[in-house]
Amino acid sequence: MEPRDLAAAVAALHRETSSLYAEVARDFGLTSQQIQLLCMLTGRPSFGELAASLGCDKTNITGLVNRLEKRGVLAREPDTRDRRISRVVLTETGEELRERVRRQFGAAVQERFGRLGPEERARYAPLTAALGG
Amino acid sequence: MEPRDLAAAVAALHRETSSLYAEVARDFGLTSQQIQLLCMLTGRPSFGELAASLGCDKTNITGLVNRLEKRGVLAREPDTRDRRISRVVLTETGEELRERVRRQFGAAVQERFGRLGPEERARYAPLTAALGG
DNA sequence: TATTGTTATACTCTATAACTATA
DNA sequence: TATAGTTATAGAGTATAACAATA
Repeated sequence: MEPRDLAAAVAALHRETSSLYAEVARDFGLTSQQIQLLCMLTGRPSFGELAASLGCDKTNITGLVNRLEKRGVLAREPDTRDRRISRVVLTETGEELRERVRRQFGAAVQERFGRLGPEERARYAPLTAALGG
Repeated sequence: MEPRDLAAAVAALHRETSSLYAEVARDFGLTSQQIQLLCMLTGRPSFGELAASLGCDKTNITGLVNRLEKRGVLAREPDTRDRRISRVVLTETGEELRERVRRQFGAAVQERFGRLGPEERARYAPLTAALGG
């Protein structure tokens, strides 16, 4: 398996997916990063845990959470034991929004990747082989 | 095939790939967007074609190209027929840099996705099925 | 002393609208 | 009139360094 073919397939899929995120985010008046946070949020993560999950610096989380908090999508909750820690939770509004965002992103992904032609299938073959074989 | 499982697999892969881009870009003192442009650049695209390929607005290309041009990675060339059009070409420095970036990104992708355990393989199964089956 | 979240800073990315020079 | 690239603007994402509160 050629590393570059695999890399090219990964890169192509990444570009396509970025476009889907941008489209869906736009429909909800949010950014790609905001809906990614929204969709992957589970439990009551701390800011540091969130930064690790999203693969970015912790300092970004403050602003990201602030903007979503301002919209009533999520909220800060103090940790019960360690008073340095703030935990992030979805509000009810946030849960409903997440449900709609997930549904639309799911549909967009399904439409884009659900039924590929032979050409695209060949394009992604190195990736399919790596992930599945 | 559940749309959400597929979407979750796509989202997971997208997050992983974003991290790889960020790491590699960092090693070269560039941004993720810059190495993505660098790696997908082929031929002598106009600014508009570049914007379409990258899935962003044309106004972003000006700055993106300016910053890479300042580093000697690429250059503007006037179109021979239509004087409104500028075409983007790699310099020799740019070709060498692209070669190194591609090699490192290829290696990073290979290391990350080349040999997955059964757990991750299951995680990506919906994607493998969609892209390959 | 170490860690958590925050702030200040600087830069990049991003889209919209208005502009210019060409066509 | 229409199109290609640019500029101005505003907002968002990003990392580094320094900080206050807490452990």
